[in-house]
Amino acid sequence: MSSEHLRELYRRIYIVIRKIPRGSVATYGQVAELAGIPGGARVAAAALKTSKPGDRLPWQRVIGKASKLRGRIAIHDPVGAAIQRNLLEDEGVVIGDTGLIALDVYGWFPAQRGRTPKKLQRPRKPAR
DNA sequence: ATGCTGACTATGT
DNA sequence: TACATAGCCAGCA
Repeated sequence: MSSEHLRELYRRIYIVIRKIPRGSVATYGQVAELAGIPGGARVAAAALKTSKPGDRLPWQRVIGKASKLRGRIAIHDPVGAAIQRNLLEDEGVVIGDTGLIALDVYGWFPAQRGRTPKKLQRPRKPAR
């Protein structure tokens, strides 16, 4: 694996992440798959971990998968995790006491292309 | 080169 | 729901 190819992979991952709309979340595996790296969840995680502020990524919208229907903040560092949680809640993403996030409500479904079925519409936190 | 770690996940108990 | 385990693969010492 050449380092240039790797850089290209990361570039594609970043492009995918930047498409996640405000108030939605995507899992590492989902991001990797959309970037053309099936089974590359850890690659997506590495891409984020090694990313810099200058990359301008909505990194808080990428979370781990806890179960079929739920996601959770995967960052280990408690400080970083708290920051991510705050950023997400500011976008209107509800995170329960368990730390779990309902993917059927907040998950990103790129196939929808803008039009969200009424059943999946979610409230947006009003600007403060 | 090698081994360990990690912002992962699917599966089984 | 909570753990354990086994694949996974890039980063890093």
